[in-house]
Amino acid sequence: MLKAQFDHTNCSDCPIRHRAVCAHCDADELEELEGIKYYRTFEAGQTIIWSGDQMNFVGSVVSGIASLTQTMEDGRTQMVGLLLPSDFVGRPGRETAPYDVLATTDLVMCCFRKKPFEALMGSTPHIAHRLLQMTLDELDAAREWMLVLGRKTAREKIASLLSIIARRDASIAPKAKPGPIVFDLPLTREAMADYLGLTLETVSRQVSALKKEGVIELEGKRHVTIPDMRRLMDEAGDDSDGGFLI
Amino acid sequence: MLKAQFDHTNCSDCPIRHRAVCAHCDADELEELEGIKYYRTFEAGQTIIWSGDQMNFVGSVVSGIASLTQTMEDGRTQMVGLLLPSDFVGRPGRETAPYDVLATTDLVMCCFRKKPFEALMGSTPHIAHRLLQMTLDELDAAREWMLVLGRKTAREKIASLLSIIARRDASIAPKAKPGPIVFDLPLTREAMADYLGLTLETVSRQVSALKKEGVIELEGKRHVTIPDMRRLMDEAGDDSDGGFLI
DNA sequence: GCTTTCACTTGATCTCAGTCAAGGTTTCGT
DNA sequence: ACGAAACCTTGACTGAGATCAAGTGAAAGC
Repeated sequence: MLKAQFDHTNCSDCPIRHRAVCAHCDADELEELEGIKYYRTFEAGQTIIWSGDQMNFVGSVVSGIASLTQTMEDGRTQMVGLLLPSDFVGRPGRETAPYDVLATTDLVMCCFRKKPFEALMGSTPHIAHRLLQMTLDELDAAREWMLVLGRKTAREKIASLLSIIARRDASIAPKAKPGPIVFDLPLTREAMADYLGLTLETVSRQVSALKKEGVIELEGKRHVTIPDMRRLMDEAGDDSDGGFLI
Repeated sequence: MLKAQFDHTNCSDCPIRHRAVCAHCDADELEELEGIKYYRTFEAGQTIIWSGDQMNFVGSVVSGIASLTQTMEDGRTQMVGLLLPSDFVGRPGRETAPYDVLATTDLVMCCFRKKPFEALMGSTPHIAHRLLQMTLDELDAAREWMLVLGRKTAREKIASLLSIIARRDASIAPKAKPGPIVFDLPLTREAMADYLGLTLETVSRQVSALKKEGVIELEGKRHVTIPDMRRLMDEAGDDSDGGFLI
């Protein structure tokens, strides 16, 4: 029984198995998957798919970071989602991609051909169920971000973004733990600006300000140390127990 | 066979039946539902549930409009969703509400007790499937709105909102049809401001400007006529074929 | 009928972030 | 090692939208 040998909570073979497919998997599912699964790699800056294009796969991020971006005719762009390892890409039941998907860093994705995946989803209820949970998480994250975009100041926006990346990257709970947190910013100033609805100049200025005031420490341009997570979260204006999800 | 008598595409009895439960319903499902379903009515301005509260139901809007709102400690608020008739409220698998839900107008909701609904969802795959589709639609709408909040000017924001309400209210396709569209604004200037990430004064000024320039016509403060939908959509900066969903 | 309240409008002023511009640093290719 | 190209920083100025303030009009309460 493959079922018994498989550690569902720590499946590193393929994130989608762990997060969407494998939650309570059966041996025959796993076998069925073998035929429809494949890996793709992308270089930083590469476009994975353009908005409006036919999208014949779903998948999830194995390593690296991808972004979902919307662009207006005049070139204004807004990042609408950040895909970190284990995040899911694609919509069962949709023909075309609703936004551009870009590799922000070098990226490995684990993909499934869409038709067979949908068939598998139809025959194995817990996959649809798991996808529903993941989509609800994404929806919460998107709505949390609407508050950031609509009501926060530039400084609060930067603090919010750093806060999210720090928590996600360091895999810590929403409640602030004491002690410094260290990580590398996976985004350029321009990508940060696109995510935050700011210009890159404003991002640069606010990062510098946070650094000067000791809220963050910078080594080079990307290596960040957060001496006091509590303080960063105060700067972000988050509720004390806000459950960010992204 | 109830199945045969039931018109799935035009079920006005209860939107959730139509949109989530009833898509391919069976007689026994319908019977099972009777025991867990109930209606609730709210007055305009009433709070349906506070963020963080226990939420022991899911449901959908029958008539009226509800809003999902997030508030910061200092009182800044951002509306993160607008629930029009047939929209779904609640998250299977979540204990507490992630935002405030408010009745914007007088409201009737059709609710289901959460536990039995989840059980029903577990035993009838197409419900989970239907909910997934609806949640993906909501996610698209939320991300579309992130572009509005992050990158559009005040004037474009107003035009975008009017455009959404007009399309949704008049149930027309994304492609602009010629001929005037008439509807009543279901939101106060303040609610519009909260949705758009603006102040109510700015909303008022921009509405006046659009009126003065003939993009919209106003009778009183709420009754809106859009003589040329194409022109409004241009003001909103939408792509020609943008598929707004909200 | 008169006040009160609520929703909205309009004006004057201020400010935060955008724009334009110049210069610095790091990385990469040759 | 050198030059080019990204990427980032900083400064000066501008402007869209916020803030503060006053006033209008319609509906609700007494």
